[in-house]
Amino acid sequence: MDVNLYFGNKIKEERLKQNLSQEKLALEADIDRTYMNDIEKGTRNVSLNIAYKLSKALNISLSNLLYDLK
Amino acid sequence: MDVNLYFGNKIKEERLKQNLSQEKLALEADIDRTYMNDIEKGTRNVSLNIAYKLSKALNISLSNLLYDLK
DNA sequence: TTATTTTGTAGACTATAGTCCGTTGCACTA
DNA sequence: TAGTGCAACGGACTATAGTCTACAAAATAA
Repeated sequence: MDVNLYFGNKIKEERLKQNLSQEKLALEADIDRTYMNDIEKGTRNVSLNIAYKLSKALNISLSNLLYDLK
Repeated sequence: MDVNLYFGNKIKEERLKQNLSQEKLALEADIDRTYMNDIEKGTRNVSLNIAYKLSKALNISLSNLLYDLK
């Protein structure tokens, strides 16, 4: 299982649930707007630090975001 | 909470539980031995991919490893 | 003690994470 | 149609992840 593809899909899913644009979420997490797009596509190998920032911005624990990763 | 410091401590804790040397675990996870040392110190911002490899090598889900991260 | 295994550290290097500029196309609304 | 908001993409750039070699310092065992 591709961890970055999994993570990108999960982030997108949760972002849409909360009716946020990529840009809004990127702002909240203090990361670049275009990088946010790449992350959701799963084409980038994000660091724990970035993953953590995104989990904070979404108010979901990182553990929870990764729960279905096998 | 520093995510990399947390992760480093957690990895070390689980590695010791399983009586593995840094080198053995690094070999299992297919990462560099000296990098393994840096990770445990928490001085490196590891990628999801590396974190995932380590979780596999330890037979613990990544979600589980990050469970206590707040 | 001596020998062996493990950890810590430094420095030089390559690959890639992450930023920042811009542009394009699509959907919706005035 | 014009106009606004959003997703997707490109390219150039800087910062840093991750490798590798080598050696020193502990630790454990003999």
